[in-house]
Amino acid sequence: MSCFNPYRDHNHQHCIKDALNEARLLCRSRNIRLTPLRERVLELVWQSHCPVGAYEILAELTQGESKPAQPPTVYRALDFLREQGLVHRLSSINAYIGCSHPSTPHNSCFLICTQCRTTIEIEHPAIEHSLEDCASEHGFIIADASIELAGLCTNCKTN
Amino acid sequence: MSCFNPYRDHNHQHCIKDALNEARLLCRSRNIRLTPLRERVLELVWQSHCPVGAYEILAELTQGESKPAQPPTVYRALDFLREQGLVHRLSSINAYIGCSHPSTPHNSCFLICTQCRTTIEIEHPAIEHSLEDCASEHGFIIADASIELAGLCTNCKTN
DNA sequence: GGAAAAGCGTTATATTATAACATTCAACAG
DNA sequence: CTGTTGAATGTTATAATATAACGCTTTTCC
Repeated sequence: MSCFNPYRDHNHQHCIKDALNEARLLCRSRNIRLTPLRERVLELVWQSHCPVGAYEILAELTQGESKPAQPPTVYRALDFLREQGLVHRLSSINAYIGCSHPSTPHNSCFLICTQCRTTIEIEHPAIEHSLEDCASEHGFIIADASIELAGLCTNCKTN
Repeated sequence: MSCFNPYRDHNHQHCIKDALNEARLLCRSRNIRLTPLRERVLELVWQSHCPVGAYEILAELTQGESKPAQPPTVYRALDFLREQGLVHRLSSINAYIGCSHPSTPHNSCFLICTQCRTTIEIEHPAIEHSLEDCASEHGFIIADASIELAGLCTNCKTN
């Protein structure tokens, strides 16, 4: 999944297609409903490797419709997708991004470029390890980790 | 600073006093102004080891005043305190907490108890290390890290 | 003492998110 | 195949968080 390194030139249509396919399989296997609306929102989230805001999604949903969609429409779809691990919320920027490996649970680390906004999701054992160590040293049980690194991606730092 | 482990019984007045003292020294040494308002906001942030929302601070600021304070008053003070490293923003819960070691720059990790809300700030070399490794593997330059772990603290997990 | 900058007050508004209730749709039992 | 039930969505309103913009006051510093 997440066919290519998003920093490199790639056919993003593949990413979208793969993400949607995996989502369909996953929901089918879990016996839950990936409705057209939810699928559409997931597709919009996957339009790029940049995080999108809920209201951006809302605007795109509304495109060409007679009646504008309302916030709960988007937030409910996002809630569903997040519960299923198909989408992550980046709390440091109030935005959402498609999960690049939704079938396995994980505490990912996000590298968010402040210039081009491209964001990659990384599972790095050493990070998970050090976080676990840190928590257990303090008798703390991690339920949910938010690890977001803002900075310059490899392309932007040289340009 | 941060006199005691906040999980343990402690005289929190010491924490507040120490935090304010260190802030005064630090601002004096940097030749910047810790005005009464800013100091008051810092004091309110330090009322406990739990993060506080901007509007909670606003409400407390307003206590006993004839005219209520307005949001920019609080946000400006918080912006100042954050720039000086005296306060951190926890983006996962939209709240603010006093920094427990403001004189050295750092990428801290926060352990946020979802039950009692007690939050501790940790500098853990292994975490910083693993994050740096992860970033450099991807040619990424970290400018700002947000590492927030939600879960159960050592007291709450047994109660 | 006076100019410039920093700090703060004030009003208005932007942005993000949720509550609550009505309606429609899908699943499934009988 | 139909009635019932719960899930999904539509709709209206509002909550919660944060910032823009402008003007007055205070501090700094020449």
